[in-house]
Amino acid sequence: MTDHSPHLHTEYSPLFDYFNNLHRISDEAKDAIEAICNISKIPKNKDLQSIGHTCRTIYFVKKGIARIYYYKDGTDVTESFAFENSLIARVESLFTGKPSRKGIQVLEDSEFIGISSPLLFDLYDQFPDIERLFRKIFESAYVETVNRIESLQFHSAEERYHALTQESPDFLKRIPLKYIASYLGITQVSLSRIRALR
Amino acid sequence: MTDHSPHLHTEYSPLFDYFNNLHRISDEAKDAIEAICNISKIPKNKDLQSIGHTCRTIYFVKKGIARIYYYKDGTDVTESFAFENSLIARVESLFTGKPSRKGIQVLEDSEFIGISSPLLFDLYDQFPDIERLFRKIFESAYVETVNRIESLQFHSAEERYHALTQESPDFLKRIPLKYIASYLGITQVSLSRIRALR
DNA sequence: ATGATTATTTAACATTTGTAAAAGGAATCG
DNA sequence: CGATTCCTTTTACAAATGTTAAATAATCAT
Repeated sequence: MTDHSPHLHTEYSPLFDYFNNLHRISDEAKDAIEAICNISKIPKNKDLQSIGHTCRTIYFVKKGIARIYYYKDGTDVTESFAFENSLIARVESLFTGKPSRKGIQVLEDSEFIGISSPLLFDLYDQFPDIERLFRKIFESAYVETVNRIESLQFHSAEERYHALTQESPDFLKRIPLKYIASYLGITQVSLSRIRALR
Repeated sequence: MTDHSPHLHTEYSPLFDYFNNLHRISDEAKDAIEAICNISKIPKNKDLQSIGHTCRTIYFVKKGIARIYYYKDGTDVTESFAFENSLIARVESLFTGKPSRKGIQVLEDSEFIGISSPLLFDLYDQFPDIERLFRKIFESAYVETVNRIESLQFHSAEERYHALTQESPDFLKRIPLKYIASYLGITQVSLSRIRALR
């Protein structure tokens, strides 16, 4: 059981475990990805990425929770959450190169693996399997987003809340209700009312 | 000005023009795609794809308009529209292989170029440029979808309506209001009220 | 053209959600 | 521990949207 491969048993292994479930890539490809990664540790409530900058990093959540947020008429709106073992990025900026009106904030003391997106996109030419891996990653994310639209477009706030609590009870345990409310597209007061029903 | 390339000046040329703007592919790749395409002409109000089947075709709208729709508690809901020179597919089924609860209906006498998605995905191995082209296509579609969530999540119905009419006046000219209403996430009556404001 | 069908608007009322302010709880920090 | 701050709930009222039904308007088929 020799360990000649630098990417095994390192601080990056949760990321490669995650990748392996989606598309197998060669050890050379893993090394190439590892070379464009780095670790960020962010304390609770701080920003991992601030509003106004162009998204040039795709983050893997090793530990903790993050949310993408923005301001709409002065009020804080949560676009999405990311828990452990998932990726988070401000896609609309990542793929357009435009500055993002959104930021990424951390809700617990958290640890991320950051992947430089310009360097990653460069790797696509050299490693077709890396391109394929990330194609699949974003295709899945796209599908989630389409399903989310369906939820926002024609389910009541109450239905959305109950769907959320059933699908992932972690939401309620680890995320303040004020953030859940805007994620559901309603106010905090409205959410309290829904919760009071039973 | 010889025309030795079979994909030029054919009924498929609008599709390849569309592709060219996103990512150049070789003539061989074009030929390979052409081999898995076919034309569908569908009369107004008919279904191009019916509810309940798995999505195995990506359509390019050559002429006309189509919409993706489904039923929520018996009422018809429009998820999205596609005009000329754009692609339409039930993504959540295309990428998961699961049957779709959604259908595609045609709103004018329309003409489509259908691309077989299983055959297309097979081409990805042989033609990395085809994989790259469609990666870019779906990345753009993903970005649109993320922006749509922002719109549904925290803009009022009135804001959404005015944004729609300004961005694409074609909507009002060519699409019945009853379909626009559910696309905006509101009822027809509500939309009439908004329109009556001025 | 004419009648039938379909689409859109209007009206009245019910329900949901928003807003603002206050009160109660929970967490945090010195 | 105590004080402060932040989070959540509650209250009362306003605004937006839904529901049902009826009235117009537009379109379609013969």
